[in-house]
Amino acid sequence: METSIELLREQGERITTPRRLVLEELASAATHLSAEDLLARVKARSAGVHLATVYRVLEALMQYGIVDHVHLPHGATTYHVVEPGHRNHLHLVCRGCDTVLDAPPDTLDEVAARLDQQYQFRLAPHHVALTGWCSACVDDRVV
Amino acid sequence: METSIELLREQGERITTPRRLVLEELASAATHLSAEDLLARVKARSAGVHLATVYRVLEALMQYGIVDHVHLPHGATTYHVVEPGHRNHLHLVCRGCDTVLDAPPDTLDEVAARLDQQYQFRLAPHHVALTGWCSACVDDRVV
DNA sequence: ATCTTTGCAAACTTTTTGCACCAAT
DNA sequence: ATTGGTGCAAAAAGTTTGCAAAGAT
Repeated sequence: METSIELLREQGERITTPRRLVLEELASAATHLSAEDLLARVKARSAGVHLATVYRVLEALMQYGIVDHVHLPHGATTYHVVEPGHRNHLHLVCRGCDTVLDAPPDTLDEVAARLDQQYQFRLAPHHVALTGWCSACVDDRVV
Repeated sequence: METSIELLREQGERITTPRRLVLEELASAATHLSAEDLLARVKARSAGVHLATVYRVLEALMQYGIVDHVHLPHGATTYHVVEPGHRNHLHLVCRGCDTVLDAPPDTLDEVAARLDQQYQFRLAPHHVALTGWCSACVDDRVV
C-alpha cells in the first residue's frame, strides 16, 4: 500500500484524502468490498466523502493495476487490491440463496489454457463469479 | 413452443398476447435477447405492450423452465428459450472491447465435476459469461 | 363473474457525468 | 498559480413494484 502511494505519486497522480482512505480501507479489508461498503468505511473517517468520488478513485486505482474488481450476478461489483504474486480465489455464487463460496485460484487453469490455445482468448478467471446451486439449494432448483 | 403454451395452459397460466408474442420472438430469435430487444420486437406486432410486462412474462416463463437467462458483465441480461436435450454454448466477453465469443457447451464440464465433488456445488456453466481478453485487445490490456 | 395479467407511473439500485469549487503540487 | 480532484445534483441504465383497469378463463 505504501508502494501503491509511491506508484501513484510517481505517475503524477495527486494523493488526496479520499484516495488515501479508499486505498487504506481496501488494503485492510478481510473481504472484497462494494463501492457502497467502501463509502461507509471511508465516511467513518472523513465525513464529507461522496460516493461518486469513491467510484472515481476506484477507477483511477484500477487504471494503475492497484485495484481489480469482480462482477457478481446480482448486486454491486466488489473491489479488492491486487497483491503482486498472489492469485485470487474464485467466487461461486448460489442461484438459490446468493451465498458466495470460494474456490481455489487454479480452478479454471486448464480451461484458460484451452481457450487461449483455441481462441487466443486470455481468460481472466476471477473477474466474474461462477454460478450454480449450492448443496442446500440443489434440490429445490427450478431450471 | 407449442408445447410451452400447452405446458403453461396445463399449469393454469393464462395465455395472453404479451406472453404469446414474447415466447414467439424468443423462439425465433437467432441470438439471445435482452428485455429491451424483446420489447422492440413485440411492440412491432402489438404496440401497447410495456417493458414491465416483458420482465414479468420472462419471470413467469423462467419459473416453468421454458426460458433461461445469461448475465453479461456489462449491459442487460439476455434471455433464451430452453431447448430440451440441447446444451447452450458459453459466452466469452472481452474486457477490452466487449465482443462476445462463443465457446463449446462442454467447456466447463471438468470444472463442474470437480466443484460438485469437492463442494457439492452444481455449476450452471452458461449462466454467467466468462471474461478475459480477446486476441485484438490482449496487448493493450491494463490489468 | 372471477381473478390473473397488464399498462402505467413511480421507485429502486448501481454507476456515470457536468459543473463549479477546492486543494495538492 | 495551475490544473486535477472533489462534492453535489442530476441523469443514465436496468429492473421492480403498487395500483386500478383490462382481459382470459
